[in-house]
Amino acid sequence: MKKTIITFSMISISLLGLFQISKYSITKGSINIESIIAIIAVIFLFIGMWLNKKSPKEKKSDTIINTERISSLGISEREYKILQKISEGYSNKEIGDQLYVSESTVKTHVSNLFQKLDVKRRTQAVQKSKDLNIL
Amino acid sequence: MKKTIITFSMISISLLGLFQISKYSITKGSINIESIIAIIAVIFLFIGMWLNKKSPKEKKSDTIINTERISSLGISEREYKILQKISEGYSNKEIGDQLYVSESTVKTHVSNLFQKLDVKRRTQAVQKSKDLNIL
DNA sequence: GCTATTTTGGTACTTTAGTATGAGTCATTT
DNA sequence: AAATGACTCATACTAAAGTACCAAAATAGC
Repeated sequence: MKKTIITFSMISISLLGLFQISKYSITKGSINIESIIAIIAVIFLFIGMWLNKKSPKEKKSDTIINTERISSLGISEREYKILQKISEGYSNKEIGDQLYVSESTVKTHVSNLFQKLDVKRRTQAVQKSKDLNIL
Repeated sequence: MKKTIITFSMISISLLGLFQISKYSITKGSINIESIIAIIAVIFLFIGMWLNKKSPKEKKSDTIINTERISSLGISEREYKILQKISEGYSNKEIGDQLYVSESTVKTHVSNLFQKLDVKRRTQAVQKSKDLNIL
């Protein structure tokens, strides 16, 4: 918030300053209009780049989840939900409690999930899923 | 590469176009200089933002491993090595084979590691380690 | 309605994982 | 030389994890 205000204040001041410079320069005839435009263009080009460099700091995970690959592997919604919970470090019992199902059900899902992912352990499942961009 | 060439071509053409427009407008006296500067500023502000949005797609892994945090948690070299293997999805037996130690040794390291990381499961260890930027 | 898939759950079993405890080796530090 | 810390290994045990096989609801699709 504060940064945004400062940024726009700076831009406004810069603009006003440029107005004055351009006016004086043109009336004096010392600098031609093309130079002024070029300078402004370059300045604001860099301001734009600078602005966008700051902004995407908040969100980092720009890895898009590959929904197609999930379905192509035949992974169902429930199985995927459990995969997420596994990656968060929960045990089968904990997952069952969170999803209001028994541990047996979770185990069944996990077992089916591993077959579809072609893995043997949950740590492997997490690693492979992240490689496949489905997590 | 192609994109860069296209981008700069577009910018050059835009600039030339703006030169012409500004010239005609000023000679005709229909538009004042302030408006032109403002328009150019806005246009190049967005060009700059657009340019920088495209660029950082190449590099992905900007997560620097926090070596200080590893030592501050008291995690030894061997324990860290095993942590890496865990995150790669290997079992204790497999890790032992890869590091030429017995499964017992791996278990001991894993147990000590979990205490230092304050976790109960290996999936939790991986998740927490990535949160702490030590993996 | 009927079929196919998903989701659910159970039992029984094998395999890993993880804890606790003790102990020996080796290199470094005091 | 003695203490320290890291690495090693073993035994014994408990607790999860994972497999196999089966079966009944629930849901989606035709």
